[in-house]
Amino acid sequence: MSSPRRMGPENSKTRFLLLDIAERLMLEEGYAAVGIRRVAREADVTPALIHYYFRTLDDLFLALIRRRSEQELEAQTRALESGRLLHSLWAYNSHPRGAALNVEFIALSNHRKAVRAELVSYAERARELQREALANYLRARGIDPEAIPPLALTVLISTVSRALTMEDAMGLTVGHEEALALVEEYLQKIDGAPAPETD
Amino acid sequence: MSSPRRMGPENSKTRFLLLDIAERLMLEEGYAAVGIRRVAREADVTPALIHYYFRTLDDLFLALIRRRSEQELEAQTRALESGRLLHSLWAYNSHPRGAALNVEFIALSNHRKAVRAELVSYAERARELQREALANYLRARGIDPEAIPPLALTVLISTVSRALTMEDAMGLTVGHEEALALVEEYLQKIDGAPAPETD
DNA sequence: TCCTGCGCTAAACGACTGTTTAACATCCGT
DNA sequence: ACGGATGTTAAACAGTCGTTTAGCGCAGGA
Repeated sequence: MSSPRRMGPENSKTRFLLLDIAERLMLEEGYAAVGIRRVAREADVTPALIHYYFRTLDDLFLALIRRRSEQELEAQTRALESGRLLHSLWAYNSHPRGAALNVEFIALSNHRKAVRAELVSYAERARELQREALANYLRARGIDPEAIPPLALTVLISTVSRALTMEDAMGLTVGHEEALALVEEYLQKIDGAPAPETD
Repeated sequence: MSSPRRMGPENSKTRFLLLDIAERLMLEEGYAAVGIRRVAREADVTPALIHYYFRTLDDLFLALIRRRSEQELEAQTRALESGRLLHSLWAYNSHPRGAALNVEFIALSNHRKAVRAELVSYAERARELQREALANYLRARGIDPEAIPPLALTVLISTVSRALTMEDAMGLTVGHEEALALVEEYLQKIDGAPAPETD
């Protein structure tokens, strides 16, 4: 009967390579640089091969987001085990690579609704994990969750750290020093003093 | 001698129309949708006419950013006259249109360096104006500018409000309520209680 | 009336895009 | 050694794109 189009397996080495290239292009030249033919050229491969692994360009983007999301959720889980949780969350959301990719994905999601749905779903999962960890963390320190709701902290820490990272990346740093000082002061009120140097 | 290519004037009605269309496209479909031919089609006009007003596609983008920047600086100047400055700044940066365009421009600036320079220059001017207004505002209220540096406030307010607006636009609202409450509490500490209803 | 300049277009150049269809080469299990 | 699956390609279809060159039609001033 209908042989519904042959497709490469999800765990293929080549498939990974293609995703790596797509991610690199997205970072270096923006999402508009990511296309079937461009990725193919960069991988020294034919456009048709891209379609062998990803039915369509949208599928490529979705696969890219999914891979990224899982990597990030895993890394975040590690970050949530830190003894100074707020600082750890701040640092985690300040990785330039992640912040830059986020901007691209958001812009991309403006006209690819499948992408948007995937992005939101990931963000919601991440936020829930952070909420849970923060709730435990605050409780253990005897802080009233009514005065400082974990979800609010999650949102504020991630948005501010990501925004600053992004601005840094584009060479806009006015006021960062002052903002960082204010934030640090606040984080320390909850996390306590920094751990002593271990040299 | 060399007649260096005829060009339309900067104050032309048509030119404005073209910029309007480009801006609309950017909002609705992302920056990748903005192109010579697409704008021309949308304006029911020939591609050549776009080149008559904008030497190149990059020039179109630059003109778009400049117009936007000037509009925003003007609107911001009005916002800075408010009696409750922090709330006013928060509201000003929460306009969906501005926030969405910002994301697009930032993504665009990833591979158009002229765009990036223009963006940063605008942001720096805006930040300086806010710094000045905030410094006066805080001084008038007897608040120590060492404890709460105006620049830090500028950065935090604009990044958080923009981020929340952007998340709203894409349907991600987890934790917004809680974050807003926390922010509002903080803003009120400085701005004072909200003005009584005038009905 | 003629002329100049302005707003705009027609037509083409060369290059790029996503996608499909058919088929080639190679390796594996039988 | 043969048959089938796997990874990959060649070639084409039907679009899109930015840009340039030459020239049209019509206004206002001389």
